[in-house]
Amino acid sequence: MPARQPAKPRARRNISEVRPYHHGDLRRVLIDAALQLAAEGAEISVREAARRAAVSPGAPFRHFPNRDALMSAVAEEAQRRFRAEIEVALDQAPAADPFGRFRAFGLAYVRWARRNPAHFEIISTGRYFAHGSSAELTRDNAELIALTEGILIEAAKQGLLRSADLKRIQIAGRALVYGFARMNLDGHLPRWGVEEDEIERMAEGVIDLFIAGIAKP
Amino acid sequence: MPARQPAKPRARRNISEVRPYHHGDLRRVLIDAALQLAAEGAEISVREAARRAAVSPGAPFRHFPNRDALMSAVAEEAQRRFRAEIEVALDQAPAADPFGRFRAFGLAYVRWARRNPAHFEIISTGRYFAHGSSAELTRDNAELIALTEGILIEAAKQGLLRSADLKRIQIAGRALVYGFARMNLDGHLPRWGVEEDEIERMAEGVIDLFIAGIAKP
DNA sequence: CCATTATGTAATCACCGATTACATATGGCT
DNA sequence: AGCCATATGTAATCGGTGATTACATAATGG
Repeated sequence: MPARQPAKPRARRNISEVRPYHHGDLRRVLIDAALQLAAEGAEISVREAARRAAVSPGAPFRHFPNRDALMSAVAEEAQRRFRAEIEVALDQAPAADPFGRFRAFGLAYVRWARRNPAHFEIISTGRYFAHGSSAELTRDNAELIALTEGILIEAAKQGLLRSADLKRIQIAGRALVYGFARMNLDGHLPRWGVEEDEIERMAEGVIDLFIAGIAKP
Repeated sequence: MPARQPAKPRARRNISEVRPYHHGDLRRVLIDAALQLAAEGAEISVREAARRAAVSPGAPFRHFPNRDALMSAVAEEAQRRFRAEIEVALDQAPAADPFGRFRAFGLAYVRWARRNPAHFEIISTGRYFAHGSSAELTRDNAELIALTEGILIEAAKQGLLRSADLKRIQIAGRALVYGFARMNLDGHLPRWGVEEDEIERMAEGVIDLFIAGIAKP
């Protein structure tokens, strides 16, 4: 028999500050521990995350119903960081120069993936948690895609494109960038893929090649 | 007390047929079970493979030093099947038509990946076993890459290319095809990615767009 | 001031990869 | 013909993992 609260008379503290009970926002600490775990190349295990948070093995399950939920939260955080960096890069290219923006987008994309391989893997693969399990992740990703769409629309508006099939160009562009990023992580660039500079230059080359391919001659 | 069977004539059997001891080539049965497991979308576990082979949990370790070795063998088998199908497709395009060959290659690549997502994942990711742990896998993959290189060289020889930077074109082409194949598996084509036909048409469109982009006008 | 609820602990379970000691079948060797 | 080294499989066991449950305690708010 629940004594229903008539209201919240007490001024609730600032919402943005989640209140610590025992540990002090164990949820966040677990997510950070998991991200660090991934960054170190280790498997993410709930137990290890708990261990690093100096908490019992069962404690995390007070904050996440199961491992997948933790992974989803981890993916959301990684996606947040990823998007932030992409947007910074995009802001440095003028909106009136769609090819420049696409270039900036592709380079930032590849660079982040290369520098945060494990996190990129978690974000992009949908293999670490049930697909569509996180609405935030889905929305974030959709916005990122819409962003590339906007770039292409602007290019079309300016009459820069050889073809009018925007969807096709968009898919091709995403496939190119995504594929190049993944080739790095998946070890498909065995010989020369060691030098950071070489990767960067090749990324530029590949993106420029693509732009030249879709640009009106 | 088991009655010994005097059978087995002295002559050593055909070498190509591995000799069954107790089970009858448990090694192969385990690999097949693992492949099937993956195809069903389940995790590959040594125990489950053993279970399906109706053998004790420790038995597989007589044939593979550890789980990774089994995974490597599984990857080798999957790669064999993959390559076989690619080569069939390539054989149906005349060697004198490099663009047609690239198109056939890309389509066969994407189609196989889509139809055998788990196996493609195992092959291409290098996340399921130590990278470079299988010389055969490495060699096979290198040959596949050399194949695409040959196609481009032929195109250049015929003066079909706009740019002379073959390496750049090759990387871009591989990134495009690999990226598109992975986008399918990784759930990056949420809306329209359900219809097999639509995927196929989009694959053709993307590949043709790429070809048009690198072809001399 | 105290009941409710949020949070954490301890104990336990089933499953997994892996190792070890032991049992048995196989086929080469003499 | 027979023996035996070895290839193969089993049983028992270990530590690690995700997950559930019963229980303990801290914090909140009426």
